[in-house]
Amino acid sequence: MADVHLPKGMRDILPQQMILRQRVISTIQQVFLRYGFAPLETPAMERIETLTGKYGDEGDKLIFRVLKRGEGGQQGEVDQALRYDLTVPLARVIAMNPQLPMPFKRSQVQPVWRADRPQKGRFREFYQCDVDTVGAPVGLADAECIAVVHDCLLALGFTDFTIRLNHRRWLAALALAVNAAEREGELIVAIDKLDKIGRDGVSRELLGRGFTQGQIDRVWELLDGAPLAGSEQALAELDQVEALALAMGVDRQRLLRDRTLARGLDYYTGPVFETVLTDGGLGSVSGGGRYDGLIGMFCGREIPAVGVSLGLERLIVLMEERGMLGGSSSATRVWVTVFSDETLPASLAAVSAFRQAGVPAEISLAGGKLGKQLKAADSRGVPFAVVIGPDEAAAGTVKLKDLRSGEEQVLSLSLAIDQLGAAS
RNA sequence: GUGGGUAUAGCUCAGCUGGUUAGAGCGCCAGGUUGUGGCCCUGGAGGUCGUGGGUUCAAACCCCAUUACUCACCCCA
Repeated sequence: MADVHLPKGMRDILPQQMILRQRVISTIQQVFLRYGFAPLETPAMERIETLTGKYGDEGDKLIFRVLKRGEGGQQGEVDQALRYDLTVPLARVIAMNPQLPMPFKRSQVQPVWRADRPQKGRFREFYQCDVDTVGAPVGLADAECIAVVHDCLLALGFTDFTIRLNHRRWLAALALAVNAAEREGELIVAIDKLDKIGRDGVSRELLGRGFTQGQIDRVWELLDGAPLAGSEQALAELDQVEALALAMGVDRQRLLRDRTLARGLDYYTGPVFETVLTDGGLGSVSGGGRYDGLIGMFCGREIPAVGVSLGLERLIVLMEERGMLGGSSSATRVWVTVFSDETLPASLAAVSAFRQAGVPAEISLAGGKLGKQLKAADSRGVPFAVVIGPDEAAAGTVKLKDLRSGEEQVLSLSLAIDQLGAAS
């Protein structure tokens, strides 16, 4: 093998896989459009100061930095970085385009980069499918984020998933109530692991981090439902968002209030949500929340916003494992063989006619024996082949072969076009 | 950032306590079948055993280093 390598955590996506991938993206984008989230794209790179300080310490460390072009390479100076998510670039766009009508809804399906250690379902370059609503207060817009994720997963064929819902200010109140307001982050990180390491595990971790047994006991009381001072408004907002999401058609079974859901990113200020497959085991496939303070960091004017992101890579890994990516792995419907120089014009006429009729068609470029040509079509996943030998050319017909069943029929070109246009 | 695992043909891997020409399946090419793929049969091409050092009469195998990939932790989509 030639001594060439891909950068760590990055992959080529070959055509056969790309076909399936585009179907998934297209399904998601159709749902986005049904909700009125119009597409937006932003550059792969942002200026470094646009990204830093938005995600928290852990996040900042994972920002993929880019050496300053042309100079400073030796010293490792950076002034740009690959985007870490799609939310911060959106906030920048909003700040730079004050003329946009509010509320502003947009979708964005683009890769993001994180300088993480790769593992299963985790890559350094991966696509997020993001929707955000800017300029709308807590309520309908948050519920729409939940509903759109719900509908995307259903459209892709997932049924067993749970959208967990919590509120950042409830967690802040929790931290305050146990006299750990300045250690909210640590507290949150620990209790977020509840479903993974259990109560004992969380207690042990909190002890290890220097929390007292008294604080820990109080945390459990509050998580178990004891009244929490200062959390009334947050809870009312969650009630409202939950009710609206249900009214929008979200299945009650799939929406779960969870006081331990935290979300890692610093910029969240209100309701936060995350989706896990109940039979999954790949971490979350979607995450989001309200970030009322982020845009203000760019333009000085506080503009409320809420958004959610689907992790395309993880969805595809899971769909592959579960055989949910059906259908042909080729976009080409019919493979036109070339029998000989004499019949080449007839084959060319056929392939052109298919293409003009909107039927994706390829002509055998490499030639060779008929069997080899059929094999070429089959191995590419093309469902049909057309053979035009001397007999068919003389009669003005084509032989259409279903490569899956092996059935053949001789018919006119226009009938063949009708058949392929209609058949699925 | 922390801890494991792996690296041998295009792909997936086997290769015993070191032993002489390094194997299999799949794929590829050719033929069996000059108008038919998948199944079957026959033959063929294809490997500096990741890289660099060391030990040894002898290294794919042992030791050291290095690089790459990968899995898990942290965190995340």
